[in-house]
Amino acid sequence: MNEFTSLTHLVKRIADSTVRRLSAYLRFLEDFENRGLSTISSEELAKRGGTTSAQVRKDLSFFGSFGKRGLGYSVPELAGRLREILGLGREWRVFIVGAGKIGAALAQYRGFRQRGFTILAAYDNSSDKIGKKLDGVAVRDIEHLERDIQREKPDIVVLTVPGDQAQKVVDRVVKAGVRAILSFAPTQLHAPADVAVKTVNMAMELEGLSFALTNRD
Amino acid sequence: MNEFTSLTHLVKRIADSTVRRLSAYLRFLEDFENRGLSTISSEELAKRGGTTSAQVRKDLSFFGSFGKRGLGYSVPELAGRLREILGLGREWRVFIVGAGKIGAALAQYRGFRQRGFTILAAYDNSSDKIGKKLDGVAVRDIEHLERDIQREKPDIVVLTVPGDQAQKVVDRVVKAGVRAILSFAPTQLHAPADVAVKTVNMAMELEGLSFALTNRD
DNA sequence: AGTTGTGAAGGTCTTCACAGCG
DNA sequence: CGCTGTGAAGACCTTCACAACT
Repeated sequence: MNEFTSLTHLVKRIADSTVRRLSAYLRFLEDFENRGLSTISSEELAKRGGTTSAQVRKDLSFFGSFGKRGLGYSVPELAGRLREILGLGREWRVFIVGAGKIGAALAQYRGFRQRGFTILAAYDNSSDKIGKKLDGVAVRDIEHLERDIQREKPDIVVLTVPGDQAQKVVDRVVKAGVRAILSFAPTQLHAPADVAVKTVNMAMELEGLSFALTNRD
Repeated sequence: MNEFTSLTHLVKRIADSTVRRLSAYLRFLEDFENRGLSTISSEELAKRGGTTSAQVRKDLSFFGSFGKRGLGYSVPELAGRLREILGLGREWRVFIVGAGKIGAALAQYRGFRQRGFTILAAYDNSSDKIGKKLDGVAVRDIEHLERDIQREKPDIVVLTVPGDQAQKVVDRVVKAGVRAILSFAPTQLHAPADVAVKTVNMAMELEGLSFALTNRD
């Protein structure tokens, strides 16, 4: 694989864990960029990311050869490559469905905008919330969800509705054409294979800690 | 391995993915319990959890033999076993550090109490917030964090401070004796090996979706 | 000399497939 | 007969170790 390899037909399926690490590397590189440093070795990236230098080089090798032997990686170049690989060179349009506390917390989250994720609108079924604003984001009637998806073509739907309504909303937005969902509902969601679904499940994380605390040697 | 196997000296290290699935199985079993169903097969559990029946049986087999051949699993019995395995048979004491929007969303999250996680207090460094309540949870001065950890012995600290303060807080609470942390900061945290750290990183999840949307066939 | 890029080895997790038991 | 429990096989991911290059 060389530097001209197109990202649009990857030879190998890329592991989720690899993508998560690339995301982490990018964050460190941006730190380095801000501090004006110009090169970095796989060893330094590894130390920050809690992994090994071999892992860093392997992760990057799936996408090309970005380093210089004996020197390391150019910080701005590698950051640029990672942004390109992760698809961060464009705007991603986001709808938030569910204007409760978590929806509100996300609406004001600066990380979205910083990375090119634009929140177009939020949706709710409560008349108390419809028509109001959530940190500058308009809350609309969930009745109009399908219509608005067709009109405004969001790329990603962030789901912050109660668990018992989550699957219903997934079915609706998938039918309307959405192909990526980030859910905060504590339920297993089912969607067609061509829809990317990520779930952040607080209950599961807490139980993971409970397990870890319980099963110590 | 038989039903008397002690959970306190597991033969094998249990994979994180296994623990996450156990957590999911428990949720389905509670659903089944509420509907009054008495037995369930590995196949049914698998369908709900988006996995395979072999995976379900393998996951459970690390902890014992809970099923009846030809029949399946007793719903209440298996639910009880999973609660025991996950360490949910007791109260877990939680401090929230960071009383911003995410901290507030967590303070009101019902899932905590339902599973035996009791939020004792929240901490912040802003005088606007100290002394106020966050959905019934008192907000205290972060100055008193170490003193209060020693007094009230929380099992888990939930971290919802800005990224640039997260590592500092980790160092403080670890030094004060905390052995489990759930962080919402978008940074890599470093802690000793005997401290369980889970990180929920929104930025990473979004970038995972961006990658998935970008690298389709 | 120093660091990358990568086949090969090693380790972990998932799936298979069937013996064993109810 | 049906479904579990589990070794063995297979797939996947990480680590090793070194040739290749600057």
